Amino acid sequence: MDQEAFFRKLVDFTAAVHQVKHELTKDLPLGSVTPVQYGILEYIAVHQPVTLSEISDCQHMSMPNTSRELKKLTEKNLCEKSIAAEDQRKQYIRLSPEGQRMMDDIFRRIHSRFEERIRTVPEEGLKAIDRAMDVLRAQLFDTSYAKK
Amino acid sequence: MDQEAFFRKLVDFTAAVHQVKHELTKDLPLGSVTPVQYGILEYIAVHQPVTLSEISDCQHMSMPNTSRELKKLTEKNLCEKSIAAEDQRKQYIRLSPEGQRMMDDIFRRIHSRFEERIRTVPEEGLKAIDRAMDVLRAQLFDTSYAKK
DNA sequence: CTCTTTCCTTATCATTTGATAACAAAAGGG
DNA sequence: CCCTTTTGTTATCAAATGATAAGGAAAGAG
Repeated sequence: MDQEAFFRKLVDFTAAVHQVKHELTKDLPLGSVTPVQYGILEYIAVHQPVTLSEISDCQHMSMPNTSRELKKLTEKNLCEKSIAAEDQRKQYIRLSPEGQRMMDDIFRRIHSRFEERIRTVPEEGLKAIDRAMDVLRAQLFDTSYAKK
Repeated sequence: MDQEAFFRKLVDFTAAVHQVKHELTKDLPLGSVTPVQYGILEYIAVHQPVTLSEISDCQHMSMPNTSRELKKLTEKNLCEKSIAAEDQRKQYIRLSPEGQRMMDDIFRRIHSRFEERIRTVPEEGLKAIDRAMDVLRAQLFDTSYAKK
């Protein structure tokens, strides 16, 4: 297999994924939530409860900046902090009821755009996509790779 | 097929792609080039020659901001503008020799990290990955979809 | 030859974001 | 009981980014 072409294909592929993700998530009703803050909310929504350090690691932001943005989100009543019982330094962060409603709504919108996108794909094709994602997750986009 | 689970899987998948892309592209020698500027350079590198409007569309930035950032890149001697012969309003934008060297170097680094990543994958697996990318490109991440 | 549209520019402003220093409190290890 | 590490905070600053107004010059349409 031609290494060069294969690499090029990967570059194209990731660009396409990024592009489609953008189409699925643009113009969402974010209110006063900034892009970085939305990224945090999405991360919390999927992984809650999370700690501040986890957000910091996974969103690639420094602790001070993470703390600041999270404070803003808390002030907007979109998420809540609670001190961990077993380690008083840690905080478990979750969406507030309001934050949960917001993210539920947003995910519904994204989901609906996604369905629009795959509407014409037959059941057979969906299965193929499913398998393809499995293959790539296992071989190429294994995020447990080289976790230092 | 369970719609809900399928959608969730897509969300996970795009997050993983994003994560791996980050790992492959972090800590590159960008010098004085900002993230947004790097995005532009990468786009030019892959698609050159391009016009300002194309960059604006594909990088999702306004024309004024694109113009500003491109001016900075030109001042850094990383890209060049030349007026199109057939339409004097348009500019064809390319990497300068220096910009080309920079991007070649960067792509080499990314490529090398990528090879490190797939080092242990057998030929058979690479072919499977290749096919999987084809499937997803065709069915799911078809960027020609709904071009307004 | 006008009028409109396309493509691009310059200027300006507020906001967001990233980086750093300095600090504090809990946990863990000897 | 120290000492170090982990976890998080506050404050501050500069830079990057996004948004908008205003304009100019070429192309295209009538």
